[in-house]
Amino acid sequence: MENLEEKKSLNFIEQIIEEDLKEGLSADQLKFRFPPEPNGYLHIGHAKAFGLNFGLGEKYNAPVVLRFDDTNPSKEEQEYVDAIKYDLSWMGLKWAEERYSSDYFQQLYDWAVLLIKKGKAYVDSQSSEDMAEQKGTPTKPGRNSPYRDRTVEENLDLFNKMKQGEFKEGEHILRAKIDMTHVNMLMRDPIMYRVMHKAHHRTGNNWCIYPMYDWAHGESDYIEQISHSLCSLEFEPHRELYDWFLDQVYDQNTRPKQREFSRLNLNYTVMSKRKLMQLVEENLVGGWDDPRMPTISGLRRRGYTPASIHKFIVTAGVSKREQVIDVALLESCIRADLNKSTTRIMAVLDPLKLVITNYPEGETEIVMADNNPEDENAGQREMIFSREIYIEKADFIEECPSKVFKLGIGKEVRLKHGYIIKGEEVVRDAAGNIIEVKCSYDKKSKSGSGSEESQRKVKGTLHWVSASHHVTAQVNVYDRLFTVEAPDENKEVDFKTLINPASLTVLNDCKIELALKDAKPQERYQFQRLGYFCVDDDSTSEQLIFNRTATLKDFWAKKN
RNA sequence: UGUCCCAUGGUGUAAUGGUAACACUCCGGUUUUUGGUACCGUCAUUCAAGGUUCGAAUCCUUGUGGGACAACCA
Repeated sequence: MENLEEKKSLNFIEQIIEEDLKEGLSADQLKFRFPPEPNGYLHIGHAKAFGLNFGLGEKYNAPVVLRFDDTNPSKEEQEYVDAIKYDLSWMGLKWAEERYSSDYFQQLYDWAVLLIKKGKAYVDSQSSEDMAEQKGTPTKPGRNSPYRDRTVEENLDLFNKMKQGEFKEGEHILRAKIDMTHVNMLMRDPIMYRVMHKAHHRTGNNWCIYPMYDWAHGESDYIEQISHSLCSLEFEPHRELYDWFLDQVYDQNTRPKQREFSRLNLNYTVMSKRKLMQLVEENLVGGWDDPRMPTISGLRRRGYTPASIHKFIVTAGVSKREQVIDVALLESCIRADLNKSTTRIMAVLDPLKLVITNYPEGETEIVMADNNPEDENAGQREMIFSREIYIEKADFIEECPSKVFKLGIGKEVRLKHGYIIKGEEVVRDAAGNIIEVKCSYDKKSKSGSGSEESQRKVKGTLHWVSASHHVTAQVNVYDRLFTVEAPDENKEVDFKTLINPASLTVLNDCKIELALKDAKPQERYQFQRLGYFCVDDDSTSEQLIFNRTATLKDFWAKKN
């Protein structure tokens, strides 16, 4: 009843929309679009764009068009279309229409003919070198092409022949006739069409002329009646041309408005499609979906949830400043999500055998483990405790200082959900390596028994798994892909030389609690005290494979 | 030797002329059968200098710093 709704601050795009609404744009005219080029996989940088557009669609209850910007058949493929759609669906996004710039090739052609007739476009027949030379520089005006004043009839004829395939690539192009001395270089008679004798993934061989971005994009927005066309900052100078092209065909329908926001960058990774493509093609990673990649598919395989990615981009915000966001924010988003939702599991990645000498041989017992202390409805599960168990090698230090939360000779520690044990003796192999530790246990200290002994305070609680009741699995331990914050900062240094050699460590003898023996790909768990892990897509019941999504926060590890 | 965009703690984002807030990071502390979680605390007179105003992060001017602009790419 009362309007107690807090005033949430609007980002600058939302402010523009609110203003447009105030000035007469009706709410049912609002329409947005997400226009990926199908020449690569979606990455976390794109997430900002689709998050913004679909977010606005949701906020204003307006349709969002998924439009593939497929005007360049030499780079674009169906594989990418499929991957992009899969990623967006996985993110839970629903588009009102699925469109392709190539759907509009005929309309775009007809409009181009109209421009020729109006004397606003002409066919140029020079080499690209000559044209580039005439174009001038940002500080020097350009010069007119010798073909600039061809007659309308000649232009119409030539353009038609371009379309009919009578020319080779590069022989002729269609240009808008604007102003070769314009201060904005994009306005110096920009190219509208080039000849390309290439099959297109949708239109096949129907066309051998293809429209350029500037010509196709704004007009596509207009055809679809997009109200706000949001793109990244580097398109800012294109706006003037966007508006000029729109002026040529505008007929009182909703006029799209281009506005620009900054791209999202992440530290310790690279974000350009070209560089990501290099990593894939040179086999420096396992593919576009390698869990170290900042792609949506990589994050998915790494164990990130759609909710965590969404939270991340919302937290990052929208502005016009070049942002380099700390991966720590991404990690904090996935931890926050997984902390609430994942079942806690005992997993020993680097096993050390422990023999509890005063525990009866051949005997086992069941202990109860909480599934998730953050979720009171998560319940409990059974674990088997026995005389021989594994703990993490790093959790045993022969002479362990009392303030360190680990097992040592003569030092007590608690086995989570089990008993309090004390280190008694180390067993070494011929080379002197510790291969086993003999311990004793306090029979009365069983967790959950309520006994006085069970409630003793001991420095340290370890995770463990029974030596004869577990599954052996492979665990891929991932770390950041690059050793430096900005791998592509220095143009003298090849970013590929900065790859973190420890970005992937494969562990093959990991002992996992029996509860996970039938774990399926994409399932996520917290391995107690270690971090969050998910089942890899290649995992089978014969060979379980887990990927480390993120570590737990660990102040102790940081200090050491 | 131009035009345009940007400038708030380590990183982001807010404050829309009324006295700098939130998240992450960092560092300290409390609780804890995860060195997790939760909770508490520390960290900026807003790039600079002028101006307008009772009052400026916010408006104006000039600097300074960063970015964009010359692909038959998008």
